[in-house]
Amino acid sequence: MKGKIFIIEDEASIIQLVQHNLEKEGFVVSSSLNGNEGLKELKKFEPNLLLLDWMLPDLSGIDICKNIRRDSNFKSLPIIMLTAKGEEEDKIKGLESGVDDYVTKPFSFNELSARIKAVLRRSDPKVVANELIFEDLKLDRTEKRVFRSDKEIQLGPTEFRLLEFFLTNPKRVYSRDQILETVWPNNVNVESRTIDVHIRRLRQSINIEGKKELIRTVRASGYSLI
Amino acid sequence: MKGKIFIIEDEASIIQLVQHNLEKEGFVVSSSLNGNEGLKELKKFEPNLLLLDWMLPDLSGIDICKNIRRDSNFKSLPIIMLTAKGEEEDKIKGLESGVDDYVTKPFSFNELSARIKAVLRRSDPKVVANELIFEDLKLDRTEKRVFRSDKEIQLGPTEFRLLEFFLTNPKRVYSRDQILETVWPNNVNVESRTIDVHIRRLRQSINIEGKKELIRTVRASGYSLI
DNA sequence: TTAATTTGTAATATTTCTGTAACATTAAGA
DNA sequence: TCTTAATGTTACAGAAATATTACAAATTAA
Repeated sequence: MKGKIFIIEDEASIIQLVQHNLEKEGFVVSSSLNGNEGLKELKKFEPNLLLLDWMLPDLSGIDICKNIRRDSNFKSLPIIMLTAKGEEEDKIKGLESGVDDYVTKPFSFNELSARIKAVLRRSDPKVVANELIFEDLKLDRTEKRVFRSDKEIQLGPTEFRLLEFFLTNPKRVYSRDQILETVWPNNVNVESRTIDVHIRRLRQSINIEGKKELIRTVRASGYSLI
Repeated sequence: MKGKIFIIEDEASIIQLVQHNLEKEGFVVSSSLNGNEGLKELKKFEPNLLLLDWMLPDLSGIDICKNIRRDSNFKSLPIIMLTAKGEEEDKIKGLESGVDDYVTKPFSFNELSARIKAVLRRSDPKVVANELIFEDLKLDRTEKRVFRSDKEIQLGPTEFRLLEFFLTNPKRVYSRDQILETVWPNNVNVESRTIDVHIRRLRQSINIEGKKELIRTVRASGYSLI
């Protein structure tokens, strides 16, 4: 999991292309084909970044943008605008209304991907960082290795993703549902108690002799990385 | 594959000369005749080095340069500027704007080639190195030989390329898809499980008595050179 | 051309991981 | 303190991923 991205775009083909490729890169992606519903879903989804089409059937991209900026919970949500060629003049207006970057259609996926990473690197480095560190715990994404106090730890794929998830937001408590949504592949149905077992496995692996427990149970709420 | 080079240059004859010769030396080369398109293609191509003409019909070389330096994904892309004689005064300006070296036209291919290698040697030695070395493993590109602890090892062509690939980025985990994309000739369709078999063959060849395993399996992710 | 090597795939074996259920323990409120 | 709900722990069977093998087709060398 590298982070969550939401897409509001009325061309299904674009959504499909972008969503598929972003998921391949490890992002969790959700999308909507129109503005009003998109806004609602977005706020539920809590993405790390929004890809927003300029021209939508109902709301204009700029209205969505303004709405988001007015909402204190999403004031600083990074937004990348997708504009069609020839909307050049609007660009400046777009940037003024709080857009972080824009990409003109048609674009290659690589171009978009590069922009996304650049924006995320500025706004929320943890999302794209290669090394996630918390106290004496270190996770290396490209090497797929985990260390506790410089001692390497072996984790199964699920435990790895679970730890990666916690490391992108240490101290924050996540409910079992939230964990399921982001750590497990979409549309997989597992018992919520299954998470307890994985938490146990993760704890067992990362708790080394003499070092303190790193995963905190918050009764009736979920778990957090201390 | 020694690395990828992109050329932005409006004289087709120069592109032809340079591209052909670079390809003969084992580089993968792509090019564009104008600035704006070049920029886009370049970002898609992800080269290890850029040859950039100073004077272009649309964008000036220096603008391209600045654009690239602003893009965090290409901040450190080495650039060699191609300038016409008499543009001497501009040279300093060019170097200030983040150019790594420049070559004045007309130039001989050998001169250019030497500069390219010098710049790559500084910025990304693995790309041009003739010998790739990792621990007690050594691969000689020109002689096409592989040694483990000074003992020569025979590899088939595919295993050779596979090992070369791993050696350019030790420790990094590659998915089967990534391996396919880079190690196999373009647009060849092979089962992703086929890679397992080649990994096995490679392992069998490079694992000599008493020495440790060098290829790591990362379940659900791929393989890496330890 | 023939022989030798290399390649890709399919079939099978082996290993590792996952989810669940069952039972144990703990924490919080009555 | 007792009760109950939530979490911890364990073991295990089935699933999923990888390893291994064998073989036929393709390529290269002789």
